[in-house]
Order: sequence, then C-alpha cells, then structure tokens
Amino acid sequence: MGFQDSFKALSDPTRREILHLLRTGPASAGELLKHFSITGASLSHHLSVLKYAGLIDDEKKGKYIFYTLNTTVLDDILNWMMSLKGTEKGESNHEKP
Amino acid sequence: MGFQDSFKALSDPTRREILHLLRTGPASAGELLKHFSITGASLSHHLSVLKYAGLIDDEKKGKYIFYTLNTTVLDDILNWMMSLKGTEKGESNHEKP
DNA sequence: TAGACATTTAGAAAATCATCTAAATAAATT
DNA sequence: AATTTATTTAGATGATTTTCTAAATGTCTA
Repeated sequence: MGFQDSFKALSDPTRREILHLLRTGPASAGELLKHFSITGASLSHHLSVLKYAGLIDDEKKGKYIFYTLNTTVLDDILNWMMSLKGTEKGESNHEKP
Repeated sequence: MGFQDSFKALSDPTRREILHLLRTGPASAGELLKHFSITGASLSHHLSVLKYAGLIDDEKKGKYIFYTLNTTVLDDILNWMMSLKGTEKGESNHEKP
C-alpha cells in the first residue's frame, strides 16, 4: 500500500471501470464479471491489485465476496493533484484570489 | 491523448516527480535532470510520455526546451475521481446533504 | 455427502515499459 | 568552421503486467 500502488492500480482501464461500477454500491465478483469480457481469474487479479492499493474493501458473505469502494485513498490522490495545481487541501476554489 | 494515456503517465514515480517540480514554474530538461539519477535519454522519454498525455507543454527557447505544467487534463482526472466519490463537478462539499 | 457454484491461486505466454548506450540533431560559443 | 552544450531518437535488454488455462479452496444445496 502506498501512493505508487494506488496510481498503478488506477492506470488500468478495467480497474477504473470496476471502481466506476462500485460507485453505486457493493457488488460481488460475479456481478462485476458480467460487465467485462475477461476470465474470472483475470478479474480476480484486478480486484487483488485494487485491494492491495486500498481502493476497495472486500467482505465475504457466504458463497460470495462483496467488494466496496474505499474512498480514503482517492482523497489522498485528490489532494496530491490539487497540490500540483497550487490549490490547498480543503479549498473550494470558487473565487480566484 | 486520452484518459488512458493520462493515467498511465501518472503511474510512474519519476513522471509524478517531474510534474511536482514543474508546479512552481517552467524548467528545462537539464534543470529537471539534476533532480534524478537517470540518463538524459530516460528523462526525455518520460517527458515525451507526459507531453503525449497532455500533462505538460514544451517551448523551445534557443538551445533549451522549457517544460510547463498543463493542468487541463488534471482537471479532467479530478472530475473523474470526484464522480467516483459521488461528488458533482464543481461542488465544494463542505455540507452533507 | 456428492455435486454445483463462486472465487482464488499457480504457472506460463505475450505485450508493454523503464532504462541504458550510442548516435543524431540543433543551437551557441570560440 | 570546429567544438561544445542541450536534448532527442534508435535500438536493445531486463522487468513488470495482463491475460489465459488448469487446478485448488470454500460454501451451498439436492
């Protein structure tokens, strides 16, 4: 887990789509799989990368594993990008100084 | 140039450091090179990736080429991340609805 | 408990990537 | 004009990544 892992995780289109699908709520691996034309093994790999990066959490519920978006790391990345733009952490930036 | 290229460009630590160095203003390739222990050829490669992604601009000034941060694409990425969090484009998000 | 279902792990192949050295281009200096 | 300086391009190499098939693990149901 670290900045590097998060950015690496985000650099793959399948993984970004997974995050996008999870924005509305949890989903099992099988549900997610319907949206892609890759094998379950490939999806599983992508999920493990996202999990290692801290971008998703998983919870086993019987036969299924449900994945949920974790926005904590996203916030860190957002802050890093804001700092590049010279915008401070919590600023709303509606006015220009 | 596209979303994918931008994220790929951001997934390398050297390239992120380049962007970080450029946040205070333009710099030539040679100036940037001082901050890394890679060859000029490698740096040049990284700069071309960043440029292709639209994250930096370059301008030739005689013997030197000056690179500047371009925040347009960063804004697109920021918006994409905000949308993941369920936050709309320009919202300040200081209150919870 | 045997079989079906959901998901992961292992291992391999092909593609992509970061880096290097060597050579090329282009502008400034002497 | 020849040399030096700044940077890029070309081509090669080793590392990492994405994907696959096959097999393993764990859980539910008939």
